[in-house]
Amino acid sequence: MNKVTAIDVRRYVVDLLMNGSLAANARLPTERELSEATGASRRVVRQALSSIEAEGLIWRRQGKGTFAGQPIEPVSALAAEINQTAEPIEVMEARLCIEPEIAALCATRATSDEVARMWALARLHYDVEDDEVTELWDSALHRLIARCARNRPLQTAYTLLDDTRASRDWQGMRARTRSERSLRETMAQHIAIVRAIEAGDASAAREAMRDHLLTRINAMFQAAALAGTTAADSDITYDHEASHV
Amino acid sequence: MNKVTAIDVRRYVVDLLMNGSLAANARLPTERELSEATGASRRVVRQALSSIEAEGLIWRRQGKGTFAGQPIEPVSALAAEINQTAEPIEVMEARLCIEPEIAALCATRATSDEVARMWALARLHYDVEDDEVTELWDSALHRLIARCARNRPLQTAYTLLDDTRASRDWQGMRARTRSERSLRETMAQHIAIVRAIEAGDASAAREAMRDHLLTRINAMFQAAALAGTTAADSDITYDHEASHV
DNA sequence: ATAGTGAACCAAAACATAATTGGTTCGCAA
DNA sequence: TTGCGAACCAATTATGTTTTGGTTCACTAT
Repeated sequence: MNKVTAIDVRRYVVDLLMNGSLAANARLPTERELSEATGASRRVVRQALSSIEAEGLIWRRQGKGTFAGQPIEPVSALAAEINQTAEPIEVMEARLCIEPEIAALCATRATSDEVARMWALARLHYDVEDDEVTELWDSALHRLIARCARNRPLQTAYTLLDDTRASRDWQGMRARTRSERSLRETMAQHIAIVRAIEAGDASAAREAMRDHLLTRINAMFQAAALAGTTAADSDITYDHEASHV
Repeated sequence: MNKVTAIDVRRYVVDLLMNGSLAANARLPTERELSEATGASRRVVRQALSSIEAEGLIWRRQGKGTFAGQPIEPVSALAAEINQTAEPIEVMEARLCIEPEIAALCATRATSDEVARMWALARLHYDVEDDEVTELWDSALHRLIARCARNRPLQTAYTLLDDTRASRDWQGMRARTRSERSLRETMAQHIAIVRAIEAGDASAAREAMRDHLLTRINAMFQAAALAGTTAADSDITYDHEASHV
């Protein structure tokens, strides 16, 4: 009688994963089911699952089950929930409220090392062919600035907003708002922001970030108007109470 | 036999609210209990509750109950996680970044009905003996303002911060920061905020909220210094870059 | 002795069911 | 017509049971 080893069970489970019959985040059979299906003892099954979990292919939770892929963190889960109900323009408005203050805090707290990293991100040439990559670097810079504000609640709040732009119809929106001119403008504004942060000028950093976001918002407005989504108000520009200045 | 009118029930419930005799989670008796306690029919009780709800003093939810103050968004799971790592002073700093902008948005979007509710909350006499009740009404007003900003991501972000003050060592902190003078000052500032919102003056609302939060933060600083937690810098006041103005 | 096995047990999560609570409707009576 | 009580509805909570991963332990084959 041949014993069923952990290697065998491992192959069995990995086959399940690779067959494509299991989507991401799908439930795998329970340990007891796997034990019966493969003929291995539950101990052996757990050994095999542990090794697969260590590789990052699955994750397990007591009382819940075993799942393919990686668990979702609560922050992104909440972000996904917001996605369903929040309009892109709402998210941008929220960023316009939070990010200038984040930049101001960042200006007073960023270390020279962190500023160097910001320069590296801001000075990247944006003439990349892929739009995704462009957005990636943009997002990275904003995240770095948020981290340097050294305020965890604020950073969490920003993460919430940043996650939302990675999904849904943001892609199409972005594609329409991108042009050679706007790319150069974005880069110039990024440089202005980092320069203010490097100088430790909170007020200038706040204003630079506001300018940057206002530019993006107006681009989105015009893109939305072009797409006819809200064709009625095509020449509207978002000023968000200029009384602020 | 004298009939019990809605006015009577109304007085009965408002007394409950002001007495500070309400439960920790600020849950009010059920409609059936109120009906039995006051001798009024359930219909009359509902009339009274509806009027109080319209003022913003309570909120009701089917299957859940009737509660004092204003409802909170259910993001408690994530908020609990933030609680573990966030320092009170960090949270206040974050509020100082977000809430003035929320107040500004609110000033441009609040309906007259909502403003009426704000007045009801702001004009409450804060000379209640119980500290919990005071904090309850304060929190309710801030939540109502956040809701009237009509920006769900921002509201979620605020809820994140607001939930934290219900736990941990906030209680002791609050108790030390409360005094007769500070209570009156808080009430005056609340009134100033609502007045600016009613006038639709975004800039004034923003500044009024900033003043209010700065007062609270400084009170916390001094309380912390008195408690000897950070005795070193006892006469520090938090100015958060006056360059903003 | 050592490693493996199966069973039992534990704790967390899900699931199912009953009870509670605000919201609504309807018959009845003053 | 108006108001009351009762019943009913729907959302939510409370409670108990089942499932599931995590753990322990006596026992056995090697």
